[in-house]
Amino acid sequence: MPKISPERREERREHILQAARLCLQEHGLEAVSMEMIIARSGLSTGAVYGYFKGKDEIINAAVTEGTAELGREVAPILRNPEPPPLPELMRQLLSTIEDFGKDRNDGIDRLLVAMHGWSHSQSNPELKAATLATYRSQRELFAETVRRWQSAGVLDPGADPEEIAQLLVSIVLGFAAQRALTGDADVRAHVGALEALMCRRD
Amino acid sequence: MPKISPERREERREHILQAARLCLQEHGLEAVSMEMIIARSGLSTGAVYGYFKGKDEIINAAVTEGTAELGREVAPILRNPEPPPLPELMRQLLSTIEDFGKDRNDGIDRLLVAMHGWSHSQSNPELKAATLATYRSQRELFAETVRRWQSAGVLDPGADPEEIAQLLVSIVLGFAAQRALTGDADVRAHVGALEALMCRRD
DNA sequence: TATTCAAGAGAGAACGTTCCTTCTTTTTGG
DNA sequence: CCAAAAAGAAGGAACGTTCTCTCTTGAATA
Repeated sequence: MPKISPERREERREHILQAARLCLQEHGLEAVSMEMIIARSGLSTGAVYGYFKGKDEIINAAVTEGTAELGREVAPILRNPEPPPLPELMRQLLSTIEDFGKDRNDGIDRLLVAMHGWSHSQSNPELKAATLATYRSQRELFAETVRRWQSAGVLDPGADPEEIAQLLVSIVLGFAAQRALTGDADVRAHVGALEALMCRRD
Repeated sequence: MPKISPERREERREHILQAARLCLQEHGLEAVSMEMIIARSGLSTGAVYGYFKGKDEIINAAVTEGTAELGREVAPILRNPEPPPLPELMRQLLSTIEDFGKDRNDGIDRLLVAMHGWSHSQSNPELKAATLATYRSQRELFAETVRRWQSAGVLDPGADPEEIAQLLVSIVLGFAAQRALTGDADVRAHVGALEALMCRRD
């Protein structure tokens, strides 16, 4: 029985998802079509439908798994038992996220793909649920880091870790958005601004 | 000649855009169709096409003009010659943005619509240009506020206003994104977090 | 003032296209 | 040699747009 090996199957599946991500970031969410993804993947219609039930499942997986990869990439930074001060932590986070695509040399900007996912998740309950879970767990990681700061005495113990975590998540998401919108959001500016604000004079 | 009055024409045009925004926030960018918008508007196909050249022009105008409205709404806060400290300023900004839809009672969450626009602008050059201009001018308004802080001596004069403006824009955009994604991002948390971070102990 | 008329404005059916999916045929590999 | 896998043509629905017909409106006319 000429069944393809599980490894090869997984490889092909990921190949299709990469094609979908390329289409997503090149043509945008509403312009992406099955024909596009199929052409980009180099496979045939039948082949692609052998791996996914339909378009929604592809877009869904492309976004969800791409975001999960990003999450896995930054997790070590947020789990650091002795987290650096906020500006340095943010520098580590943002540059890790920014370099993720470049390091892999796959030409995919996962931040851009994630942002399309934000839009898509509004109309796709499954994606919405997956996205919600991902970002909530990220926020919890942030909150734990905040608690470590408090333990170390570098932050007011009376502050609410959940609130600060929420703000930090906003900064990361906003960085992604501003980058996509203006093209010139950069890590150094964000880090510099945090340093300046935290050392204010009044 | 039975021409409709310019006022009534503008009214109808805005009515169509409102219908488009409702469809956008209810069904998401990729699921929204002409049929939907037309049905929601209560007009006929021919009528709608008398006001707009096509779908792209409607989506474009719905997002661009909605964002412009938001911009106009927050402008006074950013032009305040004696801006309050950052946490209070951010409180004014975020709650103004958040309440904008509710105040109008039109059931439209312009933050959500704007976020769909972020995605759409990636594939629509005209929208991208309009969006870029809007957010850049917002950033400049932020930068001017930062300079006022510096003049008033509440912020390090050596800090770069452009960098801080970039961070503040990220916080606002991130607030919008997190709100759409998790549904529980809230103004008080963001303000509280800013207060806590700016009064840190180290 | 009542009537007529021409053109703007609206309605909705219809058209051609695009798109997602399925189905049949061909190839491949153990 | 056989079944799994891929290929690619074909089907059927949905979508954006156009086109024609009807209605409305306001001014010109008697």
